Amino acid sequence: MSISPKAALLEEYAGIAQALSAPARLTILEQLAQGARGVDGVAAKTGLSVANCSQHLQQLRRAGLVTSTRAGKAVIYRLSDPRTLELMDLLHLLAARNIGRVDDILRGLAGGTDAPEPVARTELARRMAMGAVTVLDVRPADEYAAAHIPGAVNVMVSDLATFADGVDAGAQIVAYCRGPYCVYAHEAVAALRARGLDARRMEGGLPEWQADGRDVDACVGQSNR
Amino acid sequence: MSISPKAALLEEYAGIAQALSAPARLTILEQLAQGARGVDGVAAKTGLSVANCSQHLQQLRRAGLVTSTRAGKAVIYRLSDPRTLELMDLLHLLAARNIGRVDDILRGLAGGTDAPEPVARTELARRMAMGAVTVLDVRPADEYAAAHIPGAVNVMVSDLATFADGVDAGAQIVAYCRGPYCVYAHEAVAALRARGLDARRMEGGLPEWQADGRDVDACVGQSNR
DNA sequence: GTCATATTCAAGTGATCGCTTGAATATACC
DNA sequence: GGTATATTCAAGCGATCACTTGAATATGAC
Repeated sequence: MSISPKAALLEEYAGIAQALSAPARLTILEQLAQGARGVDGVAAKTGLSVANCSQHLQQLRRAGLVTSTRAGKAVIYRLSDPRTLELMDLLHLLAARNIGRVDDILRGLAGGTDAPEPVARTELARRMAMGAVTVLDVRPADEYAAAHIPGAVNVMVSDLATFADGVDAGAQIVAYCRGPYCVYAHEAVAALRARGLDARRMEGGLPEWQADGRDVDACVGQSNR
Repeated sequence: MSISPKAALLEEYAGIAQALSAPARLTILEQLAQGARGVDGVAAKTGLSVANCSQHLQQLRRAGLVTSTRAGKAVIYRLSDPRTLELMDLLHLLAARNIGRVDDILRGLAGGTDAPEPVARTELARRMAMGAVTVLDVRPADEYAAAHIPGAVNVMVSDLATFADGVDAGAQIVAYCRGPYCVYAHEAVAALRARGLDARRMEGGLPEWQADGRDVDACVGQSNR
């Protein structure tokens, strides 16, 4: 110990960045952004093994990004600071700006057609107030049930075809999913545009919408898993 | 190849975080935030070996955080996006919020006395306009020469004692240095307060001041940029 | 108490990282 | 051309990391 304080500080900062430096931990954080969960809840959602998940979660806790509380025999993990989302957003922005590869990947998702600019959340709220837009929630049904943008329709990516058939050709559609790391909305927009519909993505995802202080709806009989 | 696009995206994001996960690279970025430099320029400033520095810089370039241009026999590196600074700021904020250890380290710097809240940059600008404050630049002389807040006095940390002697007891002093990772301003504030002076830190550092779009002064015979 | 569930710990493995050392490359000046 | 300067490359070493496997611990139900 007793190295220079400056070096100690830098190690703290680097430690936080390192916590974000594994893809597995980013997916875990993305999950926790949807709401607090137990270890095997995240494990099931992310496809990681339980032990692996536990270790990642402990690492995130050591970095101060998540906190844990005991609830019966389960240990519930949650994001410790909403600003963690900002950090992930910034990572996303920087990646999109700086690295052409990200564009390539997203363009690949979009099937080669250029995706339009995403719709800002304030802009979406304005259009919703005018009833001028159909909002599409492309997340799994249980996450939709826990919380969603009021008036949003929940459609799985696999059911997009049937959804598209029942929509007016001129309708304006805005899709959202979990957030910047989530590709569901990208896929949905690509699929709908391929059908000639006017579909765009919302900027960010539901966590960002909530972080703005906007209302969400939840279905009755709320489950937390 | 051809893993899932989602995984590929996550790896891009994780790659950026990983670029920030080494203390050495954070100090390099902090240096580059002061202005573009060649490899051995950063090496000299950071105390790292030239080869090591070169490799870190290439890693940062691979992550898209810096760009390089050739200038004669030197290769000049610079930050590729000012938002990188925001990212580092957020890292700093999260560290300060989430980890008690950071407070401990900073308190150790302050010699046990509680440091006051830093002064927001807008607040500082307002007070400067009223002439109600002495601004202290605690960075090395060459960095001060390249750019500094107009009206700021450049004092090395080692010369603080003589500076303190020549100051009115009631004067309000605001110190700044390179940015959130830099501890000079912390040390200066601690030293001045130990002498009974009313000293506080400016929030952020000179790069953040510039990122706000505020004016800076440079000494004549400007070195490089 | 026994049993089942949820989480954590501990050991092991292959891969990557940070750093050093020494050689290789590129550019400018003579 | 040769020589000096600035940067990059390549190999090697110890440390750390992500993940797996299997055992250990803690809580609640019986």
